[in-house]
Amino acid sequence: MANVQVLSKGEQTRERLMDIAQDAVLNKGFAGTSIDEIIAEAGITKSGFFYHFRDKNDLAKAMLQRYLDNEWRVFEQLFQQADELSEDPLHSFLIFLKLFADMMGDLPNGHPGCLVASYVYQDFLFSRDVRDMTTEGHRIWRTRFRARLDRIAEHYPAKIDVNLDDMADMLSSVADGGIILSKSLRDPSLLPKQIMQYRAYVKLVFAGA
Amino acid sequence: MANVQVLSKGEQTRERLMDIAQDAVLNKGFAGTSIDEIIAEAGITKSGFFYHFRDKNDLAKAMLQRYLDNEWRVFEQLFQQADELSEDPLHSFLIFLKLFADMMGDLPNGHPGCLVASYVYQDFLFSRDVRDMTTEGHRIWRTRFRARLDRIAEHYPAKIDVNLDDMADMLSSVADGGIILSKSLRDPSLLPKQIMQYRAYVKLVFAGA
DNA sequence: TGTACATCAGTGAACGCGCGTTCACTGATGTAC
DNA sequence: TGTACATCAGTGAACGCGCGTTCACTGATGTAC
Repeated sequence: MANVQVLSKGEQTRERLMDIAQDAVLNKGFAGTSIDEIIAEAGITKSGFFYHFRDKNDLAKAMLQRYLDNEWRVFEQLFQQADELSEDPLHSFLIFLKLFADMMGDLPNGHPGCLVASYVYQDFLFSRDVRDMTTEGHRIWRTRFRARLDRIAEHYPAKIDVNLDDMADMLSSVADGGIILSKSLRDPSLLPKQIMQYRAYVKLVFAGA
Repeated sequence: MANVQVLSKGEQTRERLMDIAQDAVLNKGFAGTSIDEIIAEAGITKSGFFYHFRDKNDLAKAMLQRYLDNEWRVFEQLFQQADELSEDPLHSFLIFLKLFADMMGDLPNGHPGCLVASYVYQDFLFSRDVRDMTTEGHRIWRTRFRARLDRIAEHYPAKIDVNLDDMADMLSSVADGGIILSKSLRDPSLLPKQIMQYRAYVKLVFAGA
């Protein structure tokens, strides 16, 4: 509930164009996705497309911004949900990871792909500001997860010597890698399983066996 | 030593075309890489390119096969090196992971990218047999790593309940994710650090803190 | 309530360039006798 | 050792289609008075 935005006709079309484009980009790459096919599926003309986006790079930028905003919202919501279930920082983070894994496992056709990862593998196609956005996205996630790990480490001294930035990064790592694994082996369950491996690691480090 | 193959003139050109193409594909995607730019850098004509490859998809296939073969050779060599340093299955695997991390850290400009991961994010561009090759690649790595984990588990009962397939997959995961992280944040040291996180996890599971 | 004007959300036609692919041909090198 | 032929590793020119982008225009909706 909430979050049901009222969109004008133009905004609806714009969102729809990005939905179609994102799906295509995640399966064929950005250069492999033509404006022609996007508008064919959306049912408008090419000039209609250019009414919404200055050029193709502008579409790339808008899609990425939307993707990053959305990811942020999802994580915030899961963190909040976890915090409501436990006040202990470690337990809350473990709950968060379980919720995250479940959510990834519940996607009907498996995870469609991470737009950031996709962009990183073709970043020379984009203007500087778009490339900087993928960098910034990863930096934000590191900071966000690291803050959680710091709070945990205050109450549960780590059993081994470990760099918390690396540990924070590992969640991005395992998620990106898990998505690739799931897509490649066509098994949607692999992504949540990878997240649960990360969860097991966190638990071993702070709580032991 | 060894491995210095004698290549005919044609084979040399073919290898050079694939070198140039691979570098371009990892930065711009497959559809974003034109035959024109490859031959411009290689210094031959377009018909020369089609003497070596039936069509563009054939180039994609040859590149991927070469990449998979090469990865296999590298892992075999590292496993062999590790086995020479320790007979114990756990210690040998931990040594292998350290060697692997060091190797990834020693790449002069950081890891250029995993061709398999790149293909997975644009697999609709390729024919069925190429897509199957990425699937098979991941399956082979899982089997290879899983065999090592099985041998470890015989001597060192795991401290927690863990699925060894998932744990085997996690190395691919963390490597693919680490490469993306390194590329995105322009920090070549992140990839080896992620591999070392995985190593810490394996150690905790089988040897404890 | 009616009229004038502005903005929104597009249409339609045309552009030139770059793309992957084909085809007929060629000089250099290798092999058979 | 010389000649005939085959294979290797390409060249050069042309192809048609699809691509991203531009430009002048338009009907529907919103706003001011």
